[in-house]
Amino acid sequence: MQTQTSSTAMPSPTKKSFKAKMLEAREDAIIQSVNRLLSEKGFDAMTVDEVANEVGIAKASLYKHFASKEDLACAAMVKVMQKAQIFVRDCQAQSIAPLDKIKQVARWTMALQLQGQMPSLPSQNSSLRATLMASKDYMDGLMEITDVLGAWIESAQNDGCLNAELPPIAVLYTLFARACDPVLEFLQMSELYSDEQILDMVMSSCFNGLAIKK
Amino acid sequence: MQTQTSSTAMPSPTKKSFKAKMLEAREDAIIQSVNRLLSEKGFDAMTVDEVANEVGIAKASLYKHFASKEDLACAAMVKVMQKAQIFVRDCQAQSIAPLDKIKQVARWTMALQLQGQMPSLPSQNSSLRATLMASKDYMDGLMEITDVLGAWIESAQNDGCLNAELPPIAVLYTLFARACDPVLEFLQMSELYSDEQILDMVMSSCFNGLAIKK
DNA sequence: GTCTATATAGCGATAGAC
DNA sequence: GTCTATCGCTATATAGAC
Repeated sequence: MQTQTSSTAMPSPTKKSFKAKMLEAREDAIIQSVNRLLSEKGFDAMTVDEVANEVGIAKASLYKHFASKEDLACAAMVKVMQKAQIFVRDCQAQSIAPLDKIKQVARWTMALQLQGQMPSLPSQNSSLRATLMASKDYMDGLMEITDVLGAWIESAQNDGCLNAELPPIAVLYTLFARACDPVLEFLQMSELYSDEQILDMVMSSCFNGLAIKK
Repeated sequence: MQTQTSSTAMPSPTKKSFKAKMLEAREDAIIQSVNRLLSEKGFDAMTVDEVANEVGIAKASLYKHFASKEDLACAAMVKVMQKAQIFVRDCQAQSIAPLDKIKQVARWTMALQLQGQMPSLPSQNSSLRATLMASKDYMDGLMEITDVLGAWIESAQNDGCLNAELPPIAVLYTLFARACDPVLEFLQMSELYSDEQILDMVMSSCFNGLAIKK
Protein backbone atom coordinates (compact mmCIF):
# COMPACT_ATOMS: atom_id res chain seq x y z
CA MET A 1 0.00 0.00 0.00
CA GLN A 2 1.53 3.30 -1.09
CA THR A 3 -0.31 5.74 1.12
CA GLN A 4 2.75 7.90 1.64
CA THR A 5 1.59 11.23 3.06
CA SER A 6 3.91 13.32 0.90
CA SER A 7 7.47 12.47 1.92
CA THR A 8 9.15 15.84 1.19
CA ALA A 9 9.33 18.63 3.81
CA MET A 10 6.73 21.31 3.21
CA PRO A 11 7.05 25.09 3.69
CA SER A 12 3.46 25.48 4.80
CA PRO A 13 2.26 22.93 7.41
CA THR A 14 -1.32 24.05 7.00
CA LYS A 15 -1.30 23.32 3.28
CA LYS A 16 0.26 19.90 3.83
CA SER A 17 -2.33 19.11 6.45
CA PHE A 18 -5.04 20.19 4.07
CA LYS A 19 -3.76 18.02 1.26
CA ALA A 20 -3.35 15.11 3.60
CA LYS A 21 -6.90 15.53 4.78
CA MET A 22 -8.17 15.59 1.23
CA LEU A 23 -6.30 12.39 0.53
CA GLU A 24 -7.58 10.77 3.66
CA ALA A 25 -11.12 11.84 2.90
CA ARG A 26 -10.90 10.29 -0.54
CA GLU A 27 -9.49 7.08 0.80
CA ASP A 28 -12.24 6.97 3.39
CA ALA A 29 -14.80 7.35 0.62
CA ILE A 30 -13.16 4.53 -1.30
CA ILE A 31 -13.09 2.27 1.72
CA GLN A 32 -16.70 2.98 2.53
CA SER A 33 -17.74 1.97 -0.97
CA VAL A 34 -15.63 -1.14 -0.79
CA ASN A 35 -17.21 -2.20 2.47
CA ARG A 36 -20.66 -1.70 1.04
CA LEU A 37 -19.84 -3.77 -2.02
CA LEU A 38 -18.03 -6.45 -0.01
CA SER A 39 -21.09 -6.71 2.17
CA GLU A 40 -23.49 -6.75 -0.77
CA LYS A 41 -21.84 -9.20 -3.14
CA GLY A 42 -18.59 -10.45 -1.66
CA PHE A 43 -14.99 -10.17 -2.80
CA ASP A 44 -15.18 -12.31 -5.93
CA ALA A 45 -18.23 -10.61 -7.39
CA MET A 46 -17.04 -7.11 -6.56
CA THR A 47 -15.14 -5.47 -9.43
CA VAL A 48 -12.59 -2.68 -9.24
CA ASP A 49 -14.52 -0.85 -11.98
CA GLU A 50 -17.57 -0.76 -9.75
CA VAL A 51 -15.59 0.74 -6.91
CA ALA A 52 -14.04 3.36 -9.18
CA ASN A 53 -17.40 4.30 -10.68
CA GLU A 54 -19.08 4.55 -7.30
CA VAL A 55 -16.35 6.77 -5.89
CA GLY A 56 -16.27 8.78 -9.10
CA ILE A 57 -12.61 8.37 -10.04
CA ALA A 58 -10.78 6.46 -12.73
CA LYS A 59 -9.73 2.90 -12.08
CA ALA A 60 -6.07 3.81 -12.60
CA SER A 61 -6.37 6.37 -9.82
CA LEU A 62 -7.59 3.69 -7.47
CA TYR A 63 -4.43 1.73 -8.16
CA LYS A 64 -2.38 4.74 -7.05
CA HIS A 65 -3.95 4.33 -3.62
CA PHE A 66 -3.97 0.53 -3.41
CA ALA A 67 -1.63 -1.90 -5.10
CA SER A 68 -4.21 -4.59 -5.85
CA LYS A 69 -7.82 -5.57 -5.44
CA GLU A 70 -6.80 -7.69 -2.47
CA ASP A 71 -5.05 -4.76 -0.81
CA LEU A 72 -8.13 -2.65 -1.44
CA ALA A 73 -10.43 -5.13 0.25
CA CYS A 74 -7.91 -5.71 3.02
CA ALA A 75 -7.74 -1.99 3.83
CA ALA A 76 -11.52 -1.89 4.03
CA MET A 77 -11.64 -4.88 6.35
CA VAL A 78 -8.87 -3.46 8.53
CA LYS A 79 -10.98 -0.35 8.92
CA VAL A 80 -13.91 -2.41 10.17
CA MET A 81 -11.60 -4.37 12.43
CA GLN A 82 -10.29 -1.17 13.99
CA LYS A 83 -13.81 0.09 14.60
CA ALA A 84 -14.52 -3.24 16.29
CA GLN A 85 -11.39 -2.93 18.43
CA ILE A 86 -12.50 0.49 19.64
CA PHE A 87 -15.97 -0.81 20.46
CA VAL A 88 -14.58 -3.80 22.32
CA ARG A 89 -12.26 -1.58 24.36
CA ASP A 90 -15.20 0.64 25.27
CA CYS A 91 -17.13 -2.40 26.46
CA GLN A 92 -14.10 -3.60 28.39
CA ALA A 93 -14.01 -0.27 30.27
CA GLN A 94 -17.62 -0.61 31.41
CA SER A 95 -18.32 -2.21 34.76
CA ILE A 96 -20.98 -4.68 33.68
CA ALA A 97 -21.20 -8.45 33.67
CA PRO A 98 -19.05 -10.29 31.08
CA LEU A 99 -22.16 -11.79 29.50
CA ASP A 100 -23.55 -8.30 28.94
CA LYS A 101 -20.31 -7.21 27.31
CA ILE A 102 -20.55 -10.19 24.99
CA LYS A 103 -24.13 -9.31 24.15
CA GLN A 104 -23.21 -5.71 23.41
CA VAL A 105 -20.54 -6.79 20.95
CA ALA A 106 -22.82 -9.32 19.29
CA ARG A 107 -25.54 -6.74 18.84
CA TRP A 108 -23.07 -4.19 17.51
CA THR A 109 -21.69 -6.53 14.84
CA MET A 110 -25.18 -7.53 13.76
CA ALA A 111 -26.24 -3.88 13.52
CA LEU A 112 -23.20 -3.25 11.37
CA GLN A 113 -24.30 -6.01 9.03
CA LEU A 114 -27.83 -4.66 8.81
CA GLN A 115 -26.33 -1.33 7.76
CA GLY A 116 -24.43 -3.06 4.96
CA GLN A 117 -21.02 -2.33 6.45
CA MET A 118 -19.93 -5.82 7.41
CA PRO A 119 -17.88 -7.52 4.69
CA SER A 120 -18.89 -11.12 4.08
CA LEU A 121 -16.01 -13.39 4.96
CA PRO A 122 -13.93 -14.89 2.13
CA SER A 123 -13.96 -18.63 1.46
CA GLN A 124 -10.98 -20.68 2.62
CA ASN A 125 -8.87 -20.55 -0.49
CA SER A 126 -9.67 -17.04 -1.63
CA SER A 127 -6.74 -14.89 -2.66
CA LEU A 128 -8.06 -12.33 -0.20
CA ARG A 129 -7.48 -14.67 2.70
CA ALA A 130 -3.75 -14.78 2.15
CA THR A 131 -3.58 -11.00 2.03
CA LEU A 132 -5.53 -10.72 5.26
CA MET A 133 -3.31 -13.22 7.04
CA ALA A 134 -0.26 -11.23 5.92
CA SER A 135 -1.69 -7.94 7.15
CA LYS A 136 -0.28 -7.03 10.55
CA ASP A 137 -3.07 -4.54 11.21
CA TYR A 138 -5.73 -7.13 10.47
CA MET A 139 -4.13 -9.94 12.45
CA ASP A 140 -3.36 -7.71 15.41
CA GLY A 141 -6.96 -6.57 15.52
CA LEU A 142 -8.24 -10.10 15.22
CA MET A 143 -5.98 -11.27 18.02
CA GLU A 144 -6.87 -8.45 20.37
CA ILE A 145 -10.57 -9.08 19.88
CA THR A 146 -10.11 -12.82 20.23
CA ASP A 147 -8.19 -12.37 23.50
CA VAL A 148 -10.67 -9.95 25.04
CA LEU A 149 -13.72 -11.94 23.99
CA GLY A 150 -12.05 -15.13 25.14
CA ALA A 151 -11.53 -13.68 28.60
CA TRP A 152 -15.14 -12.53 28.81
CA ILE A 153 -16.35 -15.96 27.76
CA GLU A 154 -14.32 -17.71 30.43
CA SER A 155 -15.51 -15.27 33.07
CA ALA A 156 -19.12 -15.73 32.03
CA GLN A 157 -18.74 -19.49 32.17
CA ASN A 158 -17.21 -19.26 35.64
CA ASP A 159 -20.17 -17.10 36.66
CA GLY A 160 -22.38 -19.93 35.43
CA CYS A 161 -24.30 -17.84 32.94
CA LEU A 162 -22.97 -19.32 29.68
CA ASN A 163 -24.05 -22.65 28.20
CA ALA A 164 -21.74 -25.15 29.88
CA GLU A 165 -22.02 -27.67 27.04
CA LEU A 166 -19.94 -25.39 24.83
CA PRO A 167 -16.17 -25.02 25.04
CA PRO A 168 -15.04 -21.37 24.94
CA ILE A 169 -13.77 -21.65 21.39
CA ALA A 170 -17.17 -22.81 20.17
CA VAL A 171 -18.77 -19.76 21.79
CA LEU A 172 -16.14 -17.49 20.24
CA TYR A 173 -16.62 -18.91 16.74
CA THR A 174 -20.37 -18.71 17.13
CA LEU A 175 -20.10 -15.00 17.91
CA PHE A 176 -17.93 -14.46 14.83
CA ALA A 177 -20.40 -16.43 12.73
CA ARG A 178 -23.36 -14.41 14.01
CA ALA A 179 -21.62 -11.24 12.78
CA CYS A 180 -22.25 -12.43 9.22
CA ASP A 181 -25.41 -14.44 9.82
CA PRO A 182 -27.54 -14.50 6.65
CA VAL A 183 -30.70 -14.62 8.75
CA LEU A 184 -30.34 -10.87 9.19
CA GLU A 185 -30.47 -10.35 5.46
CA PHE A 186 -33.40 -12.77 5.08
CA LEU A 187 -35.46 -10.94 7.67
CA GLN A 188 -34.51 -7.54 6.29
CA MET A 189 -35.58 -8.58 2.79
CA SER A 190 -38.94 -9.78 4.08
CA GLU A 191 -39.65 -6.15 5.08
CA LEU A 192 -41.81 -7.36 7.93
CA TYR A 193 -39.74 -5.94 10.77
CA SER A 194 -37.65 -2.91 11.63
CA ASP A 195 -33.91 -3.28 12.08
CA GLU A 196 -34.37 -2.98 15.84
CA GLN A 197 -36.96 -5.75 15.86
CA ILE A 198 -34.68 -7.95 13.79
CA LEU A 199 -31.82 -7.36 16.22
CA ASP A 200 -34.04 -8.26 19.16
CA MET A 201 -35.17 -11.48 17.50
CA VAL A 202 -31.73 -12.63 16.43
CA MET A 203 -30.22 -11.76 19.80
CA SER A 204 -32.95 -13.82 21.43
CA SER A 205 -32.43 -16.84 19.22
CA CYS A 206 -28.66 -16.56 19.66
CA PHE A 207 -28.55 -16.29 23.46
CA ASN A 208 -31.84 -17.88 24.52
CA GLY A 209 -32.00 -20.51 21.81
CA LEU A 210 -34.84 -21.60 19.55
CA ALA A 211 -36.26 -23.98 22.15
CA ILE A 212 -38.10 -22.70 25.19
CA LYS A 213 -36.35 -22.35 28.53
CA LYS A 214 -37.63 -24.93 30.99
CA MET B 1 -31.06 -28.14 -19.65
CA GLN B 2 -31.00 -30.69 -22.46
CA THR B 3 -31.17 -33.92 -20.54
CA GLN B 4 -33.34 -35.57 -23.13
CA THR B 5 -33.21 -39.31 -22.53
CA SER B 6 -32.98 -40.21 -26.19
CA SER B 7 -36.22 -39.12 -27.84
CA THR B 8 -36.43 -41.77 -30.58
CA ALA B 9 -38.13 -45.13 -30.01
CA MET B 10 -35.64 -47.94 -29.41
CA PRO B 11 -35.81 -51.58 -30.59
CA SER B 12 -34.09 -52.92 -27.49
CA PRO B 13 -35.44 -51.55 -24.21
CA THR B 14 -32.56 -53.08 -22.25
CA LYS B 15 -29.97 -51.24 -24.32
CA LYS B 16 -31.80 -47.98 -23.97
CA SER B 17 -32.00 -48.46 -20.24
CA PHE B 18 -28.30 -49.20 -20.14
CA LYS B 19 -27.37 -46.11 -22.08
CA ALA B 20 -29.69 -44.02 -20.00
CA LYS B 21 -28.11 -45.38 -16.86
CA MET B 22 -24.63 -44.54 -18.10
CA LEU B 23 -25.78 -41.03 -18.86
CA GLU B 24 -27.41 -40.67 -15.52
CA ALA B 25 -24.36 -42.00 -13.74
CA ARG B 26 -22.16 -39.46 -15.48
CA GLU B 27 -24.52 -36.64 -14.66
CA ASP B 28 -24.60 -37.78 -11.07
CA ALA B 29 -20.81 -37.68 -10.98
CA ILE B 30 -20.87 -34.17 -12.43
CA ILE B 31 -23.43 -32.99 -9.93
CA GLN B 32 -21.53 -34.47 -7.04
CA SER B 33 -18.39 -32.59 -8.05
CA VAL B 34 -20.35 -29.40 -8.49
CA ASN B 35 -21.84 -29.67 -5.04
CA ARG B 36 -18.42 -30.22 -3.53
CA LEU B 37 -17.01 -27.18 -5.32
CA LEU B 38 -20.04 -25.03 -4.58
CA SER B 39 -19.66 -25.92 -0.94
CA GLU B 40 -15.92 -25.34 -0.91
CA LYS B 41 -15.59 -22.06 -2.79
CA GLY B 42 -19.00 -20.83 -3.87
CA PHE B 43 -20.52 -20.21 -7.27
CA ASP B 44 -18.39 -17.25 -8.34
CA ALA B 45 -15.05 -18.85 -7.53
CA MET B 46 -15.98 -22.21 -9.04
CA THR B 47 -14.93 -22.58 -12.68
CA VAL B 48 -16.38 -24.87 -15.31
CA ASP B 49 -12.84 -26.02 -16.14
CA GLU B 50 -12.43 -27.27 -12.59
CA VAL B 51 -15.62 -29.26 -12.82
CA ALA B 52 -14.64 -30.76 -16.15
CA ASN B 53 -11.17 -31.70 -14.89
CA GLU B 54 -12.52 -33.24 -11.73
CA VAL B 55 -15.07 -35.35 -13.60
CA GLY B 56 -12.49 -36.22 -16.24
CA ILE B 57 -14.30 -35.00 -19.34
CA ALA B 58 -13.82 -32.08 -21.70
CA LYS B 59 -15.47 -28.79 -20.93
CA ALA B 60 -17.38 -28.88 -24.18
CA SER B 61 -18.91 -32.18 -23.12
CA LEU B 62 -20.15 -30.57 -19.94
CA TYR B 63 -22.00 -28.01 -22.02
CA LYS B 64 -23.79 -30.85 -23.83
CA HIS B 65 -25.30 -31.81 -20.47
CA PHE B 66 -25.96 -28.33 -19.11
CA ALA B 67 -26.59 -25.16 -21.07
CA SER B 68 -24.71 -22.80 -18.76
CA LYS B 69 -22.72 -22.56 -15.57
CA GLU B 70 -25.87 -21.35 -13.85
CA ASP B 71 -27.86 -24.35 -15.07
CA LEU B 72 -25.07 -26.62 -13.89
CA ALA B 73 -25.12 -25.17 -10.38
CA CYS B 74 -28.90 -25.12 -10.38
CA ALA B 75 -29.10 -28.82 -11.21
CA ALA B 76 -26.72 -29.56 -8.35
CA MET B 77 -28.76 -27.52 -5.91
CA VAL B 78 -32.00 -29.10 -7.08
CA LYS B 79 -30.45 -32.47 -6.30
CA VAL B 80 -29.71 -31.37 -2.74
CA MET B 81 -33.18 -29.89 -2.45
CA GLN B 82 -34.73 -33.19 -3.50
CA LYS B 83 -32.67 -35.08 -0.95
CA ALA B 84 -33.92 -32.63 1.65
CA GLN B 85 -37.52 -33.13 0.52
CA ILE B 86 -37.18 -36.86 0.99
CA PHE B 87 -35.65 -36.44 4.44
CA VAL B 88 -38.37 -34.02 5.49
CA ARG B 89 -41.09 -36.40 4.30
CA ASP B 90 -39.50 -39.19 6.30
CA CYS B 91 -39.53 -37.02 9.39
CA GLN B 92 -43.11 -36.06 8.72
CA ALA B 93 -44.08 -39.73 8.73
CA GLN B 94 -42.56 -40.33 12.16
CA SER B 95 -44.79 -39.99 15.20
CA ILE B 96 -42.57 -37.74 17.29
CA ALA B 97 -42.98 -34.22 18.65
CA PRO B 98 -42.76 -31.38 16.10
CA LEU B 99 -39.73 -29.92 17.89
CA ASP B 100 -37.90 -33.21 17.48
CA LYS B 101 -38.70 -33.24 13.77
CA ILE B 102 -37.27 -29.75 13.51
CA LYS B 103 -34.15 -30.83 15.35
CA GLN B 104 -33.70 -33.84 13.08
CA VAL B 105 -33.85 -31.67 9.99
CA ALA B 106 -31.46 -29.11 11.46
CA ARG B 107 -28.94 -31.79 12.36
CA TRP B 108 -29.24 -33.39 8.94
CA THR B 109 -28.55 -30.15 7.06
CA MET B 110 -25.56 -29.40 9.29
CA ALA B 111 -24.18 -32.89 8.77
CA LEU B 112 -24.53 -32.36 5.04
CA GLN B 113 -22.47 -29.19 5.31
CA LEU B 114 -19.77 -30.91 7.33
CA GLN B 115 -19.53 -33.49 4.54
CA GLY B 116 -18.99 -30.70 2.01
CA GLN B 117 -22.23 -31.36 0.19
CA MET B 118 -24.16 -28.21 1.09
CA PRO B 119 -23.76 -25.46 -1.52
CA SER B 120 -23.15 -22.04 0.00
CA LEU B 121 -26.03 -19.75 -0.84
CA PRO B 122 -25.54 -17.15 -3.58
CA SER B 123 -25.56 -13.44 -2.78
CA GLN B 124 -28.67 -11.44 -3.59
CA ASN B 125 -27.75 -10.24 -7.07
CA SER B 126 -25.91 -13.31 -8.26
CA SER B 127 -26.80 -14.56 -11.70
CA LEU B 128 -27.37 -17.93 -10.08
CA ARG B 129 -30.21 -16.57 -8.01
CA ALA B 130 -32.29 -15.71 -11.05
CA THR B 131 -31.80 -19.20 -12.46
CA LEU B 132 -32.84 -20.78 -9.16
CA MET B 133 -35.97 -18.65 -8.93
CA ALA B 134 -36.88 -19.70 -12.46
CA SER B 135 -36.38 -23.38 -11.74
CA LYS B 136 -39.68 -25.11 -11.04
CA ASP B 137 -37.98 -28.07 -9.37
CA TYR B 138 -36.04 -25.81 -7.05
CA MET B 139 -38.94 -23.56 -6.14
CA ASP B 140 -41.31 -26.48 -5.64
CA GLY B 141 -38.85 -28.13 -3.30
CA LEU B 142 -38.27 -24.91 -1.39
CA MET B 143 -42.01 -24.37 -1.02
CA GLU B 144 -42.73 -27.90 0.15
CA ILE B 145 -40.01 -27.70 2.76
CA THR B 146 -41.12 -24.25 3.83
CA ASP B 147 -44.70 -25.42 4.25
CA VAL B 148 -43.84 -28.54 6.22
CA LEU B 149 -41.31 -26.80 8.46
CA GLY B 150 -43.73 -23.92 8.95
CA ALA B 151 -46.42 -26.31 10.18
CA TRP B 152 -43.99 -27.99 12.59
CA ILE B 153 -42.91 -24.62 13.93
CA GLU B 154 -46.48 -23.52 14.60
CA SER B 155 -47.27 -26.81 16.28
CA ALA B 156 -44.18 -26.59 18.45
CA GLN B 157 -45.07 -23.05 19.46
CA ASN B 158 -48.60 -24.13 20.35
CA ASP B 159 -47.07 -26.89 22.44
CA GLY B 160 -45.10 -24.18 24.22
CA CYS B 161 -41.71 -25.65 23.46
CA LEU B 162 -40.40 -23.05 20.99
CA ASN B 163 -39.08 -19.61 21.95
CA ALA B 164 -42.20 -17.45 22.06
CA GLU B 165 -40.29 -14.24 21.34
CA LEU B 166 -39.73 -15.39 17.77
CA PRO B 167 -42.34 -15.25 15.01
CA PRO B 168 -42.50 -18.48 12.97
CA ILE B 169 -40.79 -16.90 9.99
CA ALA B 170 -37.80 -15.93 12.14
CA VAL B 171 -37.48 -19.53 13.30
CA LEU B 172 -37.76 -20.78 9.73
CA TYR B 173 -35.10 -18.40 8.41
CA THR B 174 -32.85 -19.27 11.33
CA LEU B 175 -33.07 -22.96 10.43
CA PHE B 176 -32.18 -22.17 6.82
CA ALA B 177 -29.28 -20.03 7.98
CA ARG B 178 -27.94 -22.75 10.27
CA ALA B 179 -27.75 -25.07 7.27
CA CYS B 180 -24.89 -22.92 5.95
CA ASP B 181 -23.52 -21.70 9.26
CA PRO B 182 -19.80 -20.95 8.92
CA VAL B 183 -19.24 -21.95 12.54
CA LEU B 184 -19.27 -25.56 11.36
CA GLU B 185 -16.37 -24.90 9.04
CA PHE B 186 -14.50 -22.94 11.70
CA LEU B 187 -14.75 -25.76 14.20
CA GLN B 188 -13.89 -28.37 11.60
CA MET B 189 -10.76 -26.44 10.61
CA SER B 190 -9.65 -26.22 14.22
CA GLU B 191 -9.38 -30.02 14.21
CA LEU B 192 -10.22 -30.11 17.91
CA TYR B 193 -13.47 -32.04 17.64
CA SER B 194 -15.05 -34.84 15.68
CA ASP B 195 -17.92 -34.11 13.33
CA GLU B 196 -20.33 -35.63 15.82
CA GLN B 197 -19.02 -33.42 18.62
CA ILE B 198 -19.32 -30.38 16.39
CA LEU B 199 -22.92 -31.29 15.57
CA ASP B 200 -23.73 -31.68 19.26
CA MET B 201 -22.24 -28.32 20.09
CA VAL B 202 -23.90 -26.40 17.29
CA MET B 203 -27.24 -28.07 17.95
CA SER B 204 -26.93 -27.05 21.58
CA SER B 205 -26.08 -23.44 20.82
CA CYS B 206 -28.87 -23.30 18.24
CA PHE B 207 -31.67 -24.72 20.36
CA ASN B 208 -30.50 -24.06 23.92
CA GLY B 209 -28.78 -20.75 23.23
CA LEU B 210 -25.40 -19.42 24.29
CA ALA B 211 -26.71 -18.21 27.62
CA ILE B 212 -27.57 -20.62 30.39
CA LYS B 213 -31.14 -21.70 31.01
CA LYS B 214 -32.42 -20.21 34.25
C1' DG C 1 -21.57 -37.17 -27.08
C1' DT C 2 -16.84 -36.61 -26.88
C1' DC C 3 -12.96 -34.29 -28.17
C1' DT C 4 -9.48 -30.09 -29.73
C1' DA C 5 -9.27 -25.58 -30.87
C1' DT C 6 -11.10 -21.11 -30.81
C1' DA C 7 -14.22 -17.09 -30.37
C1' DT C 8 -15.74 -13.56 -27.13
C1' DA C 9 -16.02 -10.88 -23.13
C1' DG C 10 -14.94 -9.12 -18.66
C1' DC C 11 -11.70 -7.91 -15.40
C1' DG C 12 -7.26 -6.91 -13.00
C1' DA C 13 -3.54 -4.20 -13.85
C1' DT C 14 -0.44 -0.83 -16.44
C1' DA C 15 1.45 2.77 -19.87
C1' DG C 16 1.93 7.20 -20.76
C1' DA C 17 0.15 11.93 -21.44
C1' DC C 18 -1.06 15.93 -18.60
C1' DG D 1 -2.49 11.96 -8.81
C1' DT D 2 -5.73 12.02 -12.36
C1' DC D 3 -7.08 10.73 -16.66
C1' DT D 4 -7.73 7.73 -21.37
C1' DA D 5 -6.46 3.84 -23.69
C1' DT D 6 -4.83 -0.60 -23.71
C1' DC D 7 -2.49 -4.90 -22.44
C1' DG D 8 -2.83 -9.65 -20.88
C1' DC D 9 -5.08 -13.17 -18.78
C1' DT D 10 -8.74 -16.02 -17.53
C1' DA D 11 -13.23 -18.00 -17.89
C1' DT D 12 -17.65 -18.76 -20.25
C1' DA D 13 -19.25 -20.55 -24.20
C1' DT D 14 -19.09 -22.44 -29.09
C1' DA D 15 -17.49 -24.46 -33.70
C1' DG D 16 -16.58 -28.30 -36.04
C1' DA D 17 -14.27 -32.79 -36.70
C1' DC D 18 -14.94 -37.63 -35.37
